[in-house]
Amino acid sequence: MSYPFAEIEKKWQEHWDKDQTFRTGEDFSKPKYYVLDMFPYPSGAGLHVGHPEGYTATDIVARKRRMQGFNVLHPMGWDAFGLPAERYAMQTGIHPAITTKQNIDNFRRQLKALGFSYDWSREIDTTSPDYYKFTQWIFLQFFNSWYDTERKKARPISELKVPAELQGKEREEFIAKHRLAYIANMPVNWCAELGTVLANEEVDEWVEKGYKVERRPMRQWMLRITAYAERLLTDLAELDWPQGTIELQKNWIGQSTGALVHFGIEGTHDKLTVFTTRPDTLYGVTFMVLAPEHPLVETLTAESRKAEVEAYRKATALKTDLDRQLDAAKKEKTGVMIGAHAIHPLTGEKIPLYIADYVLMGYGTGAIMAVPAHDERDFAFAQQFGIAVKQVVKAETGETELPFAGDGLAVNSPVFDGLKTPEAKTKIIAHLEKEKTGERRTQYKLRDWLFSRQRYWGEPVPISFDDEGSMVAEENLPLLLPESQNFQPSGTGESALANIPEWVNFERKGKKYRRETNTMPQWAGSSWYYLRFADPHNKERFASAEAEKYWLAGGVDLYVGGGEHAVLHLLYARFWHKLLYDLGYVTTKEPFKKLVHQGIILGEDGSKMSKSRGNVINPDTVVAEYGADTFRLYEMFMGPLEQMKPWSSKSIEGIYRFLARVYRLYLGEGQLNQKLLAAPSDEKATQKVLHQTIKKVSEDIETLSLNTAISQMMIFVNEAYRLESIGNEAAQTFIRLLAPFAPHLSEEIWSALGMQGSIAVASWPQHDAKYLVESDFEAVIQINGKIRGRTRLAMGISDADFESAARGVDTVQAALDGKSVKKVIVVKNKMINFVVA
RNA sequence: GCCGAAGUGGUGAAAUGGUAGACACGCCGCACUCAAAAUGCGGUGGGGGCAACCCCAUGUCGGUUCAAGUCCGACCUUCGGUACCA
Repeated sequence: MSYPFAEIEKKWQEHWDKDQTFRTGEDFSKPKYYVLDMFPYPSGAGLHVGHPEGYTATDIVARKRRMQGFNVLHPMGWDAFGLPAERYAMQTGIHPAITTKQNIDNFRRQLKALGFSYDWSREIDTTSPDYYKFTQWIFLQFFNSWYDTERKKARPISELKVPAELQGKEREEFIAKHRLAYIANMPVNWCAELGTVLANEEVDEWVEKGYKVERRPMRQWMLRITAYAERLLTDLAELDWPQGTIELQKNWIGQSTGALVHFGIEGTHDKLTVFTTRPDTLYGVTFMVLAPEHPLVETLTAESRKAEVEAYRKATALKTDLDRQLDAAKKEKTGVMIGAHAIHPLTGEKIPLYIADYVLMGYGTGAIMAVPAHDERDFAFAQQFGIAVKQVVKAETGETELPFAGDGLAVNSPVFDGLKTPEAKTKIIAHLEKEKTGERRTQYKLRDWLFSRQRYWGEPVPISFDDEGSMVAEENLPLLLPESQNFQPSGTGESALANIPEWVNFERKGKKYRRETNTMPQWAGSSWYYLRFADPHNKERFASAEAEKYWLAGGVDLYVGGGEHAVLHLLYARFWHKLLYDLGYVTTKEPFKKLVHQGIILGEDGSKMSKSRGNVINPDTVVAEYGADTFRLYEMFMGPLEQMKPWSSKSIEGIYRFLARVYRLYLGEGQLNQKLLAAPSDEKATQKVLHQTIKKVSEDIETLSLNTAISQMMIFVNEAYRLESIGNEAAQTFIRLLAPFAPHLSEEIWSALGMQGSIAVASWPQHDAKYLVESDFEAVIQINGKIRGRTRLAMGISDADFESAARGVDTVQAALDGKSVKKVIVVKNKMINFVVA
């Protein structure tokens, strides 16, 4: 049963290494193909069987492209900054750089053992100063840019028009407010035990582990991704991405159109501005709600309500996101009246103001006009607080049950009565615009990106502050992460870097400065790594202009990685790319042309692999038992790449048997099987199955239908066993088809066949349609759509001859007997259907 | 709730609107063997029939069509994402 895979695989891996078989070509006149995997975080647990799934698929494509004569860029690297290494350091005192290096070495060893055709000379590591130099450099591009909403692009901050009356500190603040990287006091998820702020997406994970997370406003670096909301949305149209991922990004960006409406406030000159998608319900407003954090709450709250309002605001601040979600699920609304009134812009009516935590400060203007008749949430609130409900839209058909949030006809809305909802919206907006009490507005759910972390193990933010608090960008990059033995956060909300005064404080040209102690989030390094691969050793630039232009032409040709990155990583990378595009550093609008997500591989029990379930499959064990080629082939044979699928140790045996069968077919008992290579026992049959296989495998690799490509190769091998002799030509052609899938075994057979050079650079076979032409076919005869007979007929038979031949078949004759044929449908060279009464 | 993906043999799965279940796993049988394993060859959706054949079958119910796993409508189930976004 065995074939000597261990020996073969070791031999060829060493050969490829020594020979630099997969070194990327530098000839920019050749057609290029850039095929990229999402680079991994090198965790201490080592490679998971899920990693090689996508990696094998891209490797197959990369290998085929090389054989087709493309200049292929197929690199690998490490997304190596991250919290686990830092936490480990806090527990053990071992520097994260040390564990990270160990983990990388282990990952690299495991990947090499799988025979991937990466150009290891281009390996990158986000924690290397040579790399994060440019992560910091790109951060400074954000810092030194502003977004010109008229030209719809980022421009250098030096081109920002600053009002002449602003001088000194005021001028500086004006500029700071326009930077695409800016500091803001933001409510963040503070975890006292970890001594750090968590990203929204991290909160649940830590709460589950029993950590306490509360919201607390802190000084944070932000990236103004919201400036790009519209472009991030519209440019999705040109991407060859899974529809689901595009939808996810659309929802995340969350565009909605409506209007801003300005309400006056009784007894003041203040304005309360709200955003609404339903300006047509303006006459139905019976109260208004501000987010508890809304700045106007301070000034508007009546003396008599102050205590209650203050208590409510405090209670809200202590609520975690989880609490809020639970409230939302219960549909219970809380809130308090603030004792002030707005003035309705159309009717002049007095409208009571409330604060309630169902209104979020982070969306729209942080305040809403409440229309209980036509909004579920407002309705629930009105019910609880005994507020009037005023219907202003009725359903076009049937009864209108309140709350009614659908489109209909306007009622109780003086001059707008009878208008359909879309028209009512337009008319009311036009009216508001004329009266200067409102305007059309497009709003996005997307928030600015909270970009600072209170961690040691991350890229330092290259900004310093002088005594007056003025910001200075570090010119001398990289700004190195200082050595440290103390990885505990300062506990004050600053990172462990704050514990290193000799790094934090410095003097330059006689002036004293203090460095920023926040570091960047893990997303930073992964937001541009695909660019670095184009020119990974460039010391001057993130990549040379020529290399970027060549390798990124049209974007990365194929990008494969987990669906869990459908939103954040892929949105952040698109955002960074667009900034670089605006500033002229990259030549395409979008970084990733075609994207595919590999499905999750489940444990044998059909549940997610996890240590606690004990259903984890370790790639090292599988490779030791069956070899890398079997591992690769099995993961591709399991099912469609994008699909979630369970591991099966039975099925992998089947794949192993297939490869052993290939080995024996060619190499018999250790030496070349001369019988196989002898003149074909059936020339026609050999050519037919061979060219079918060339066609199917070639096409299936293009669509990443790798499971069916393998099926076809199995069919070929079964046929070769049956034929016994297929001749040298067919034998070596088939091995070239197998090579991208099972590269080690293919190299071994290739060299045994006496072929020169690595099969990795052999030419990809072309199928010849003439061998696929059949002289006859099995005709299917249906009566009323049911099969009633079959017969073999010559290809190209006329419809009339087809019909008479069909009528001649016994079973058909019997079935047609005594029935009148009303219609005959012939599908050429395939089937015939008699429609009978 | 909303958005997305998917429901096909005992199992993983194939199938430009035109022969449902390719290819594998498992199982059964045969050959080789003293025997077993390995290997090779054959069979294998369910039901009926000695047989030729017949009936049923792609989550459910309808529809379009000469013809539906595939297209359309409603529903059920599972998985993933998201959620007081005004």
